[in-house]
Amino acid sequence: MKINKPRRLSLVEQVTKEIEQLIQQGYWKVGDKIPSEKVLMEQFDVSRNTLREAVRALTHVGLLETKQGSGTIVISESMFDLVLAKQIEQNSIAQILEVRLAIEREAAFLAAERRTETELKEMQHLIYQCKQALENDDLNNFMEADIKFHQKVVQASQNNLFVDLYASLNDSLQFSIEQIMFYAEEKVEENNIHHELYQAIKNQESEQASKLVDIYITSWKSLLEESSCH
Amino acid sequence: MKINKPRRLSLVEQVTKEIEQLIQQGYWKVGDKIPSEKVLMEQFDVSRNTLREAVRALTHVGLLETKQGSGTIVISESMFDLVLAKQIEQNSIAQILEVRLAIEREAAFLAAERRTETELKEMQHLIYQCKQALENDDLNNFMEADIKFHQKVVQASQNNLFVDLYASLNDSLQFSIEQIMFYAEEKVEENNIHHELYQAIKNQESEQASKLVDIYITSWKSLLEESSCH
DNA sequence: GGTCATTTGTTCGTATGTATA
DNA sequence: GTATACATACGAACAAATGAC
Repeated sequence: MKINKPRRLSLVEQVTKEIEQLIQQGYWKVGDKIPSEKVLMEQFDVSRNTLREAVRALTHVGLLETKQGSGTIVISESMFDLVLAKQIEQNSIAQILEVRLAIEREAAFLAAERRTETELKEMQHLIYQCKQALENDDLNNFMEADIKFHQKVVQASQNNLFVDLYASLNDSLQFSIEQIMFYAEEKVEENNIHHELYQAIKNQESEQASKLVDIYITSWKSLLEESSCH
Repeated sequence: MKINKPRRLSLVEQVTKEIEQLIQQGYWKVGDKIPSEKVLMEQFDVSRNTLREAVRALTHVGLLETKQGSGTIVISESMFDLVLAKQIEQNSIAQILEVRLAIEREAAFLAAERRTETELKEMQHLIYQCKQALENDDLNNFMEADIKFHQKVVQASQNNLFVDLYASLNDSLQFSIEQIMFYAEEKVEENNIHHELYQAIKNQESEQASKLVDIYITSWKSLLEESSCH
C-alpha cells in the first residue's frame, strides 16, 4: 500500500512529526510532562491552534495524554504497540500463541545463522539469571529473565520486524503467561530447553533451533488447554 | 474509597469517536465523500474548530483524506493496516519476506488441520483462475488470483491475527512482488506448488503443507537476491 | 478554606491561499 | 474569470481544572 504524498507537509504535520520524533528518540520519556503550550508555541514558532492540533493528533493515537490545568504527559513511545495491542485484544490467547510460535520459530532459525558473539554472551547471562531465580523460587525474576532470553533470540535474527511484532505480542501475552505458569510444575524442563536452544544457536544449527522452539511453545499450548479444562 | 475521576470525553474526542464509528460501521464507506464541514457542524452541534480538530486527528492517522476545494473522503476503515504498513516501510523487502514466510508456513500447517469444505472449493477455483490467466499470458490476473489463493490458505487457519497480519504484509509486498515477477520465468513451477499445497491441505498433511510453503517462499527469496545483483 | 497564577479546553473571528465547478 | 468551499494559520477571549501559597 503506497500512500500518496505529493504535497508538502502542513505546519501541523511538521510539528506533529517533530514531537513524535522527540518522543521516540527519548528526549521526552514515558511519564514525563512536556512543556506547556506557551513554551512549545515559541519553540516551534507556531500559533496555539496549530500546536494544539498537533498535540491533539498525538493524544488521539495514544502517545500523549492531556490534563486540564495540569499539563501534557507522554504515555507511550510508539503507536505500533498500541494499535497492535488493540488488534490483539480481539483474539484468543490460543491464537496469539500460534502467531508467537510462527514468529519465534523462524526467528530462531535465522538467529542460528546470524547471531553475534555479543548476543551469545547475553543469552548465556540470561540463562544464568533464570537458573538462579529458579533456585530461589523467585517466579517473577524467572519470568522476567525468561522473556528477555526469548527476546534476545528474536533480536539475534537481525530482523527488526520480528523484534517489533514479537515485543507487542509478548506484552499482550505476559499476563496470560502468568496464569499458565500457575499450572506449570516442570520448570526444570523449561530451563533445559533454554540451554539446548542456546547450544543450537551457538553451533549454528538452524533446523534444530526451530525444532526446539516448536517443542517449547507447543508445551505452553498444551498447558493452556489443560488449564482451561479446570 | 477513592473513585477515579470520570474524566469526561472532550467535545473533540466525542466527535472523533463518532466519526470513527460511523466509518467502521460502514455508514461511510472507503471512497465515500463525507458531508461538508458546515453540515457536520450542525449534525454534531459543535463549532467549526472543534469539528476540524476531530477531522484532523483522523486524517493524521490515515482514516480520512481532505482535499482542498473538494471535500473529505474516507481512505481506510481501520488504523491497523495503516500503522503496520508504516512500520513495514522501514524494513527491507528481504525482512518482510522472512516474516511472511513465518506466518504463511504456520498458517498452512493449521489450515491443513482446520480447513472447511467451502474453503477447499474456493482454493480449487482460484487455482483454476491462475491456470487460465497463465494460458492467456495475463500477469495481472495471475497475480491477483495468486495472492487470493494464498490469502485463502491463511484464512483457512481460522486465526484472525494471521489473516490481519498477512493482509497488511501483502499490501506492502505487492508492489515488490511485481518487480520480482519480472525476473521469474518458471511460472509453471509456481502453479504446481499451488496444486501440491492444495492437495496437502485437502489431505490434512500439515507437515507437507508447511514444507511446500517453505519451498515456495524460499524460491521468491532467491529470485529477489538474484534480481538485486543486476 | 480561599485566592491566584498557570495550564489546558472551547469557541469565535479574521485573513490568505487554493482547488473545484 | 468568478463564485464557492475547503485548507491553513494566527489571534483573542472566556471557561474550567489544577496546584501552590
